[in-house]
Amino acid sequence: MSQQRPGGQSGQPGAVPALPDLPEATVARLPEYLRALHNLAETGHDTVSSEGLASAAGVNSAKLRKDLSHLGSYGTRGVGYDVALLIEQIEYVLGLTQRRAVALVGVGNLGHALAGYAGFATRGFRIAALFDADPSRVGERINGLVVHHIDDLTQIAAAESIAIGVIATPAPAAQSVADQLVAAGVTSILNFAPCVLSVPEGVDVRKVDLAIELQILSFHEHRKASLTSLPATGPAGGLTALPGGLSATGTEEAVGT
Amino acid sequence: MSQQRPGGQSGQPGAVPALPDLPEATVARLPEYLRALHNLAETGHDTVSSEGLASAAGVNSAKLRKDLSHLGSYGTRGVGYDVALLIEQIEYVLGLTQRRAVALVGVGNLGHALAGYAGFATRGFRIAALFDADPSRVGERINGLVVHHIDDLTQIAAAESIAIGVIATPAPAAQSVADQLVAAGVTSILNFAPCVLSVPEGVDVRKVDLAIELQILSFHEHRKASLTSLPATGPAGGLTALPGGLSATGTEEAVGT
DNA sequence: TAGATTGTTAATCGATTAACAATC
DNA sequence: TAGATTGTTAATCGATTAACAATC
Repeated sequence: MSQQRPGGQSGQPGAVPALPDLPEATVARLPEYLRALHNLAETGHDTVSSEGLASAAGVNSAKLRKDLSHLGSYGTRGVGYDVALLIEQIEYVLGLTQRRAVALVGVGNLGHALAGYAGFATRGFRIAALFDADPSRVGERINGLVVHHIDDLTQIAAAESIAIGVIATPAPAAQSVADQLVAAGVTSILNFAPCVLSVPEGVDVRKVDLAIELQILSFHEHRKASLTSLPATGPAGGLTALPGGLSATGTEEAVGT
Repeated sequence: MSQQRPGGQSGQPGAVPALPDLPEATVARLPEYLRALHNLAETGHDTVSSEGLASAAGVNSAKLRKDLSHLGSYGTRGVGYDVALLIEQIEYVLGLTQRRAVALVGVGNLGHALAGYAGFATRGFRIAALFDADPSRVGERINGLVVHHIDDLTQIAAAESIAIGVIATPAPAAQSVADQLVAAGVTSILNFAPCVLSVPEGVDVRKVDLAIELQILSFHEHRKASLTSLPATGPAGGLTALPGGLSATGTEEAVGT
């Protein structure tokens, strides 16, 4: 294992290993595998089978092997995967060999919590700057960082080599913040504001909407209830409710990603 | 419009309108349409075309029409959709005609912020109870709610008719909390802890992992960089960098949902 | 060699999309 | 009627899955 650079299957001498063009669904699962692998490494596992890693990551083993095969994988038939090597590979593909600098805009309720979220630091990121539009918050110190005014974004983003912008403002402010991030050269945005952002081509936006997650769960609650309580709402008797309230939902556990 | 119950296409007299069995991808987009519709209603629009609603929700119009057709939709050819009616329909399908009670477990950094998140209240939910395992936090008052000890969950969940549990604990505590939620009869869980939960059939789990979102963006940053800066890392000249750093990424804007 | 497990194939499934007939 | 726009069809695309040959 050691320093060996993953992805070097290409025969071209001196060529930079091109990043494989992974399916989006695979990209979304690689971080999950990475987290599971770190857990395994910490508990003293040097090697893991596709079955073992899949169950630690909550997927089936066929999917896991298919995903890893896109990396040009380095498993050993009859043995499994080398945990440390696979961590290296996935971190390389995800671009986590460098710690990426994150700018967080909006230090209200949610932004405040994100500024203090330890999980960012332990998983490859550095919150490098905080911003807010409210002058009364500028200068405030959160978790060792000073809150800057949003108008200083361009200057500070350049100085700190910001790679990713996180928007935690109210919805009405979000588009303007996105525009400012883009103008400052940021090409990846994580948006917590409940609104659609319009950005130029080449800029990636991911969205996290907490209420939407609850609404999706609400649908499934509603559906489960409509399956078990139909007779109760109808005029008279009929089907017996299923024992224990268990059911035949299309996608029971671990819906979505 | 008015009180008319949506979903009544079934000819069976006296039958409760069965919930349509929607594709998961459609379910995940309905809340987005709902948010856009509320915006339209607030800005005085009575009617909207599939084109108009689609662009407000950030999808294409074919997808929107297909999604709405699963509801047995009520658009008018040549005119569009009645905004108020469509809001009613989607809220009905998502089970938002009743305000659902949410229990939040873990009032640390993130949990504290979630307890105060106004977006839950405005979009169909009521945070009904807070829990923590740390005795020193029990009794604390957050946003008008007292923090209870996790051991009181079963009793309080029943009293408050908790429909959804939100886990905002550290990862090592999450599985045990999930078990307690399930034991208390909760069948929908939103998990913010970075770990896989195992739950019985019939229980729905959705996961929000903030670091994973950043890692997915990191992959795209890495890929964009590998496209434009290949010549710089190679031995000598070669291809010219694309002007403006724009590129041919597979999925540029608004990746994922 | 025998047993274990990967990487790949091919079949299946679900989601997306463009095009257009139906119809307001 | 003419113009607009839905709801549906059918083609395409991407993701999932089981099975198994390759191979350690």
